[in-house]
Amino acid sequence: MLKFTIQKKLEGTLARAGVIETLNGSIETPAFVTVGTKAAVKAMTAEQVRSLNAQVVLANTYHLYLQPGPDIVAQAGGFGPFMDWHGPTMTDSGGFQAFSLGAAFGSNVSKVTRNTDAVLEDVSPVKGQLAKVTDEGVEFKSHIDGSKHLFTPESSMEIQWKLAADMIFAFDECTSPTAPYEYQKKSLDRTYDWAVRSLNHHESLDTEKKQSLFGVIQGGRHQDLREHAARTLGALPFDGYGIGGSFTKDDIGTAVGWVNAILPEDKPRHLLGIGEPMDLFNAVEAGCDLFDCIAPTRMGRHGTVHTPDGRINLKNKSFTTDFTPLVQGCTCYTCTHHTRAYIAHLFRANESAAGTLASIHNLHFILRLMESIRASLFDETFQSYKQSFIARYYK
RNA sequence: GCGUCGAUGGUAGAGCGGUCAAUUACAUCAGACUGUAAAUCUGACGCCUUCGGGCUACGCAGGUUCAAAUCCUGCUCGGCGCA
Repeated sequence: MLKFTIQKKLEGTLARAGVIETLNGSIETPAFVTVGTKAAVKAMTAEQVRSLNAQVVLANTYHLYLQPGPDIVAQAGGFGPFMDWHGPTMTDSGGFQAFSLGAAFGSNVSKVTRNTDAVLEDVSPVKGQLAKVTDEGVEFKSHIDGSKHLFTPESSMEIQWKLAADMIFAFDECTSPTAPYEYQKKSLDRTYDWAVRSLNHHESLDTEKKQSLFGVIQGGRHQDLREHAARTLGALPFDGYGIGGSFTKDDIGTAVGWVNAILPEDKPRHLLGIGEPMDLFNAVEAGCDLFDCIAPTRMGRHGTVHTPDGRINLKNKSFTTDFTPLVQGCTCYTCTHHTRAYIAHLFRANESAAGTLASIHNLHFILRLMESIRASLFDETFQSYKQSFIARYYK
């Protein structure tokens, strides 16, 4: 069971800074949660993650269930000890895979859309998709071997109990931004039903209240649905809340604000799967405490790194002879040891160290950004910090 | 020297009379990526274009044909075999 203390609120906004205490250590919020889906932060060792002062790692129920299986992880004492991460941990419920392996499968639909008109009337299953949602749960066809598996709120709780993270999520359906309103509404009722089932089942497993359970707010881009979800789930005895689902790129802060204005103030709020600098600023301002995102590590592996002046793609020709660090003055391992030219060479030569070095830098960048944002809440320079950062990064 | 096989775009390597500026892979040049199906995916990749098309190309030179990267002849270069 976690303990959440709010230490500072920023007047005129929903933003707050605080501390979450878990059995495995505390998290100073707002905080970025490092993603280690399969009990591994891709391309990185746990020691490297630790050296970046990451505070908390999140793994995934669906992936660890398929491989190596929850019982093996349980034998190791949970996914944290299994991967040699001894700080606070979280697991996602598998609800996102209802989207990524379902409606989004084989398409280029992102849960964050720039197209406000992106609505498909047809929600019939996409050909070849690996997830099918019913009221009972989600039927998955393993992306590894094609075998079939039914995930329910109950089974998700059982698996997450075995994975033994400090904080876990209720089983939910992450809807697509292209789903019509009627579908989102229906899905929201289902997610509520699953939240109650998750809560009840988890209570029966975790009799000593070791794990904290977060409910997940859905509702897509619709204010009425978001607010309805915040009211109904907010009334349930969750230990915290995840805010998931689909957003419009320009409006994430607004949508999150609708929800956080209603959710109980004394419980932590985790914005699921969001991690671009602009979005982090806006969501902190709108009252979020935790963020997890694959972007730093995935983009790193794909050759893109953060700089204060925006992203750069190290695969571009211009970097092959650039013997400066990724970011002048950056204190990360990558920047204090290597040049752009070297890392560009590693990418071209297909050396896996390229992804490692870029991931280290990107994670460092985002983790330090969150620390700076937190500090700016305490000294009340948040607004000016936000403005100057964004002006430079997105110029 | 004789015989034989081969010579295709940055590279490898398809094509073997028209639908070929030429499959594919790699390389190259860009782009995308937000609770990880992702060390992935997408686009461009002869020259010019008023985007309709035009021009030059499959070792070189001729030839056959309405039509040749594809067939024939000679040459040049290379692999292999025999002397």
